[in-house]
Amino acid sequence: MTKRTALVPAPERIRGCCVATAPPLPDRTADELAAVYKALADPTRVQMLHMLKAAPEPICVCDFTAAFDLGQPTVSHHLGKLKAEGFVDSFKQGVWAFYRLRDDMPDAARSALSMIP
Amino acid sequence: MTKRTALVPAPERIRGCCVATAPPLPDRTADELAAVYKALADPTRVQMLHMLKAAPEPICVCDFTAAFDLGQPTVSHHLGKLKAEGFVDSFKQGVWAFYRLRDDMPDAARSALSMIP
DNA sequence: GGAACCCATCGACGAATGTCAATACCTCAA
DNA sequence: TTGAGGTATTGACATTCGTCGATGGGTTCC
Repeated sequence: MTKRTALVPAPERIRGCCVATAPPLPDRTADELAAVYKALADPTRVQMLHMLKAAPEPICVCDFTAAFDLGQPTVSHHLGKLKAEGFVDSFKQGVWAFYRLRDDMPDAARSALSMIP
Repeated sequence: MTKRTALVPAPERIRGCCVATAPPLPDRTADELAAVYKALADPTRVQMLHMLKAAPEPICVCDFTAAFDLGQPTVSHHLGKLKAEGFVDSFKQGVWAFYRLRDDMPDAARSALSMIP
């Protein structure tokens, strides 16, 4: 398979393929982008971010557990993933743990978040 | 657990939790958003869309197989996922199959795609 | 101190995902 | 018609993921 320069439109390329393609993204870039997307690839986490976007103040874990009909460990698991990807941070106040959107969110995370109503 | 209206800032909420949260997204909306993100939650598919964004013409499957050090069935599998989520469409020309970005891409897909260099 | 409560972590399990080998399908050329 | 080549599909397998029950660490209240 030899490479060809992409000078002719597709319809003319009857007998060949293997056009020259763009240089790939660095592996690290593609992996990081995919990781950000993966953090949002679950309806529960989409809902969590939706709640956080609308909330005027940090949200308690107990509110998430009340909202999602899921076990408390599962809720904690999802929040942990959002935190690991830089979407949220958390703090404790007495017995309660509160989560909020990070204001120094990574660019990729901020862009992805903007798609959620 | 009784709900409280969110009138006081977080620091004052020493003894309570359970703030009123935003109404959840419709399940269908959250599922669809998550599905779009899921389609991008793989480095190979991120690279594929990067190639397609840079390409001036449709890209042949054989170009993808050459670019990715993956088996041909695996490449076909990834392209199928991108197609199922509305990112790309394809056409055949003789023996070859070409893929291109859909110009009538769903809004969510278009937004997500804009994050890829 | 002790009980009650919230939350994070751990271990386990079923489901989904990425990958490959094998195969089927389709088109073109001889 | 037959063979060759590109692509899609199938089946299998290892890995990852979402979920839960059980447990442990902390904090508050009695």
